[in-house]
Amino acid sequence: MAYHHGDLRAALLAAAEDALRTRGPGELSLRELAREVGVSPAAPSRHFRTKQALLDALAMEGYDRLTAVLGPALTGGSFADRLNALIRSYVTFVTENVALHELMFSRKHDPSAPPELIAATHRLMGLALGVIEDGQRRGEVRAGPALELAVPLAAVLQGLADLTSHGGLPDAKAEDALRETIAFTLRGYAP
Amino acid sequence: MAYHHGDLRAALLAAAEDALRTRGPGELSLRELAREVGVSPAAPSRHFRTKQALLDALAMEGYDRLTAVLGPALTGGSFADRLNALIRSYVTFVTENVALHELMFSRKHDPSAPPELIAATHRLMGLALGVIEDGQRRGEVRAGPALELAVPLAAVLQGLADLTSHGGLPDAKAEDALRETIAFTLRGYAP
DNA sequence: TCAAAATGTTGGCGTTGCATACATTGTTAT
DNA sequence: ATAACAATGTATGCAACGCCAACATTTTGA
Repeated sequence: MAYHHGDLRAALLAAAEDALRTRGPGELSLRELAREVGVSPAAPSRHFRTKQALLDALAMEGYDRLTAVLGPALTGGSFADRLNALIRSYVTFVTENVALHELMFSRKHDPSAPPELIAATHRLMGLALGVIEDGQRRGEVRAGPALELAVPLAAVLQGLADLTSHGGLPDAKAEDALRETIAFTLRGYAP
Repeated sequence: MAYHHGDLRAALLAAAEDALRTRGPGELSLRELAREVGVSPAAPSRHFRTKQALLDALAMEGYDRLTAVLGPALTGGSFADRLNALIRSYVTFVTENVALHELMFSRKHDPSAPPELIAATHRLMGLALGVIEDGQRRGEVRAGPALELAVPLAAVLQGLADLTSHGGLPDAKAEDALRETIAFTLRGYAP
């Protein structure tokens, strides 16, 4: 039995995300994670000074994965293509990572959140902004201040993700609702 | 000093909401609430069997207040008027009750949430649905299955509230973004 | 009036996050 | 090579928490 774990930090993050999926956030205990990983209760503190720090790191990982997923959706094609890909991949990510997504965005209400997290949300907003600006250059999106125009898109993304992940809609209807929402968004942005 | 408090339940809820405003949710402690109200640590358990039960009750109170605020927005006037009033009053409520709103909607991801809470969210969705259906009757909203059409509205509400309450936008820009989002929504629903 | 229900109190149990002090292993400079 | 040092993990303890069980005090109503 090695005294040193090898890569405790990664192991903790993995265990934490697993716990996040099965149980909710909030039911997540540092001591329990330590137990699962097979390490003493105080060991995690070497890598995460506080429980919140671990959650923040987990959220950052979530942002990285999200932007990675969203990246391909934003290259090439018409505005309609990009919008379609953006919305669909966003919704997919959220439904597949409900608790993680909730963690990422519940944290941003706290002014004491680490700057990296704030930056990550801004970067995400920047993605939406880029899609709008590109659409305007193509003449497929109405003119106007792009930053204001991007707000409804961000809102639709956030809200739609929330609605579908919640599962209030039966699965069959979900696709219809998704399609309708995309069409709705396109109408809103039409020149 | 009276042995019985008189209305502990209400006092606890009030203290809880206050604590929710100042500190976040999660930093909310039953024992501390009991202390603030001037009662023994185990007293709250007579009115809320568990901490979650108290939070749920608080969330229900939030739904009641929200629907009360939204009610006036939904009577009379054109579709544009109703939509405008609905979005604005929703955003106002959320910005004035950030933590409460977060509590209300974070809870709905949990399948073990009490039925009354689930019913409350459905009732809220029903409000949006009503606005759409009325708009259709007036010929001011495009034809189509109202339930699908209502999804983008609910999404915009949820997402916009999230964006503005987070405060990412400077206050001056917030009004512009709000106006733009309302116009965007009207275009999306235009026949 | 007096038994039962409602409401509070006391005390205790197990768990948690965190701080402190100590132990072991890796790394690096001499 | 080895001694100093940093990194990482352990042991222990503390205060607070949620919850439970047993007991006390009121209020209610038959």
